[in-house]
Amino acid sequence: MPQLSSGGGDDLGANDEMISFKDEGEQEEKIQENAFTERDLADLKSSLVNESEIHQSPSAAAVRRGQQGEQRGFPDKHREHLEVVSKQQDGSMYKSAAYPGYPFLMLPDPYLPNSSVSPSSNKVSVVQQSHGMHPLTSLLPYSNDHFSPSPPHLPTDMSQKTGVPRHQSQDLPGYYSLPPGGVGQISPSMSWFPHSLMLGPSGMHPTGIPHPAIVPHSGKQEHDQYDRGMYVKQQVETKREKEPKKPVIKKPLNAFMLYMKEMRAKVIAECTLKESAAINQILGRRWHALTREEQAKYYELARKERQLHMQLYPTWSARDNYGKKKRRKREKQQDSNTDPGSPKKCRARFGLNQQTDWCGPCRRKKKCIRYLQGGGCPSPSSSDISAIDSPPSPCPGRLRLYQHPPSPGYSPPPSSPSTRLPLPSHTRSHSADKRGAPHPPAAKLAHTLLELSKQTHCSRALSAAKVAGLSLKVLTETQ
DNA sequence: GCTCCTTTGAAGAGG
DNA sequence: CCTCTTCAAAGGAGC
Repeated sequence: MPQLSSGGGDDLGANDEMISFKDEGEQEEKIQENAFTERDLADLKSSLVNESEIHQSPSAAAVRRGQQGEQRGFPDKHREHLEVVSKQQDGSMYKSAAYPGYPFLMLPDPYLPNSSVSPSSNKVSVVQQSHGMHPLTSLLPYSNDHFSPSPPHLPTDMSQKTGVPRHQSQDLPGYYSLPPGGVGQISPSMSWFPHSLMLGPSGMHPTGIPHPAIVPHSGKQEHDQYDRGMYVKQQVETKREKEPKKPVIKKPLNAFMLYMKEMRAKVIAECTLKESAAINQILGRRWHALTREEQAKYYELARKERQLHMQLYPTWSARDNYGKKKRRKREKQQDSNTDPGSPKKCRARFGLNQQTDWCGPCRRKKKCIRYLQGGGCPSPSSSDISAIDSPPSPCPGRLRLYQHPPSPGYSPPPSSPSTRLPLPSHTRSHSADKRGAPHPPAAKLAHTLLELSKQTHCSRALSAAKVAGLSLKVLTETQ
């Protein structure tokens, strides 16, 4: 990460989330404690943002906005683009990238040419995924920093500050047999595939970009394609057939998604869980329990993901994938709310006897956020569960819904929107420091879980909670 | 076979 | 600028 202060070492990464676990008083305390931290993070984000904006291919951003309509002809376009990218980065690709071989730093020792050259003390353990894909596989294409035009202002500091020698790019070819100088002739993303999966030119995606973000249009068989040479098929199909078969370019994974990918197998192994919903709850808690440094690594990886994604698919927009999923949750909720009989406010819905199910604003006699957001009952149970290891949350709704500034007097950390760190989504003003209680006591968690179970109205979520709760024990014991 | 669930974060749309 | 919505992964569960 760019500015991981070597000093305190803390205060980096996501200073976000934890706010959701604090009540307002606590939040304010934390905010004060971390005012400095927030600035640092803001700076960090700023640098990241700037880097992304400045160093993407010259007109990438503009192109992305301006040419979405042209996306449809993207295979050829991308080939062209890749050439451009390759040319652009020819010089720096393996040289002085800010994060030379960054993702490799995330690899477990066995994958490192020299395990002592670890990015930081917070080496992320990597668990092999059941799909035969490395959990960080999606990062591999970005890994060589092909697309990191070695921003001069950026994070050379990362290694400097952490005092950890960076991987030299020379190490990289060893993994993927990529000729240090010849990458420009191959699709940079060839490195995506493990050796055994390296496909010849015939195995290339029609776009020339074998990238995990590209999936067949049909949806579900998203993963295995990489293992089965689907790209060959795709190539044939897409070339011979028309529009409908166009591959779907998926969103780049965000920090948490990357974390999930990596840790899922571990959680499954530890907890013998299979239900993803429960696993994700655990992962969510673990995510919050991560130190900022640890989170920062994922934010950085995610940033790289986005960067490369942007380079590879300059015309792609997240909007492109809208509507790909059948029916939106909200739509359904709103539909159900068109039912005139359905109560909309927490007060009406849950009654005074179940104030624990009220959203925060309702408890404070403010305007009901559930009502505000369309009235759909977010199934308090499910969201309550998400707060499993948190003190009684003022509002069980989705965090972002009640993360409004606690009071008019509340002033967020001095940072412009563009300078907010991975300080995640602007809609979630997690400003409190989660460090306060990184690892909630198991007893507390169990208790909370019990309470949640009692309060639960959604049997499905309840069962998930139970599952999660059972595993919780395991988790907390192993931590 | 499709959709939901569940998590966080990013991006886009709209007010 | 702020809020809201959608999607990204995952795989069992339910219809």
